[in-house]
Amino acid sequence: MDAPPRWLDPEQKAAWDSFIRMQETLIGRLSRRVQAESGMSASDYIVLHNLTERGDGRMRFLDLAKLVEWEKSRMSHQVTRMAKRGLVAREECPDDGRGAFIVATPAGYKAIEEAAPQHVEHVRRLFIDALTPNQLSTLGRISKRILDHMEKQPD
Amino acid sequence: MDAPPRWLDPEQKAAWDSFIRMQETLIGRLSRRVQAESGMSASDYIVLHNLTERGDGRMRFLDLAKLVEWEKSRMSHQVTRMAKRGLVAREECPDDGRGAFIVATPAGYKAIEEAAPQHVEHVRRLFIDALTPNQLSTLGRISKRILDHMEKQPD
DNA sequence: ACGAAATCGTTGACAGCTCATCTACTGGCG
DNA sequence: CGCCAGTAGATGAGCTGTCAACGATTTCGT
Repeated sequence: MDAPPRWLDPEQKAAWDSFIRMQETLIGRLSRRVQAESGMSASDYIVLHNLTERGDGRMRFLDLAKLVEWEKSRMSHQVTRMAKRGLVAREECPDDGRGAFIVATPAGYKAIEEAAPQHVEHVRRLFIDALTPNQLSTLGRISKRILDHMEKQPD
Repeated sequence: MDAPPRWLDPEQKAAWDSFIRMQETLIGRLSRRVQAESGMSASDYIVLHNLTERGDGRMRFLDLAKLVEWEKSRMSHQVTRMAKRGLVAREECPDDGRGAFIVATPAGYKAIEEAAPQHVEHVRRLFIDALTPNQLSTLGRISKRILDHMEKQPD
């Protein structure tokens, strides 16, 4: 045990560093934009987007949490804050006494409908437009591949 | 003005979604690992890594902040927390009365030296090993390209 | 040399995330 | 029925990140 660390070779390290910096810069800029332009946090945006995109803006708490792949505690805090700001509301679930529905309020719909087009523009401007269609689809395939690989890995 | 939103077409959206999910899952797992195995937060790791990698574990505050591309306020809070835990120390700068040096303590060195090999293993396991060398270098090139593109874009 | 502007870094308030713990309800099994 | 395991979700403490404002020093123009 305690084998010598297998450091990354220079090409691997270069690729990793570029990826990390790119991803951090991109996400950082996008979330600051959403925040500045809509007054919503990036998390608010994600929740409303997923809640309203398909369906009727109404979802079981844990279904929503699974959809966006968040821990339930994170979602619970998030919903509390958003409820405080009037973007969503909690509703009791008749079928299951423990359960709760999360519902987008009219203000929530308004917020996401105003924010979404701007957000798409920024995604285009910073990300999509940087690449040829081919590169974009390559990046998509590679991402999917990493994702599939991670699913097979512990933790 | 108020042109109709130009939504992403299905291939674009698929690529974007995969990328986002991949990146979130990957970063999330890596930082939980660092946290669990070394007791350091991902931010602690980044700071110590960059502070000790080249040079003598001693850097001007803003140089360090620029190196890791953080806002100075974030760095300041981070350094305060790390100093409290004994990982780094602040030192006055003789040349510039406003300035400060950040120095890695022996405990800081110990922490990063223990954590780094484990971290590399996780990067390999979750990321590098998912791809062929070709795919990895392609991802590196694409990342770099996005990065360069963003630098030319406002904010 | 002197005042204005720029630079270096800190601080406080507040929103967000994680982890552990807790309550309430359901559902299964004897 | 009655107990017990599992599920749904909330909560509190503590750490992290952001934004705006601030104090201290240096630099630059005149």
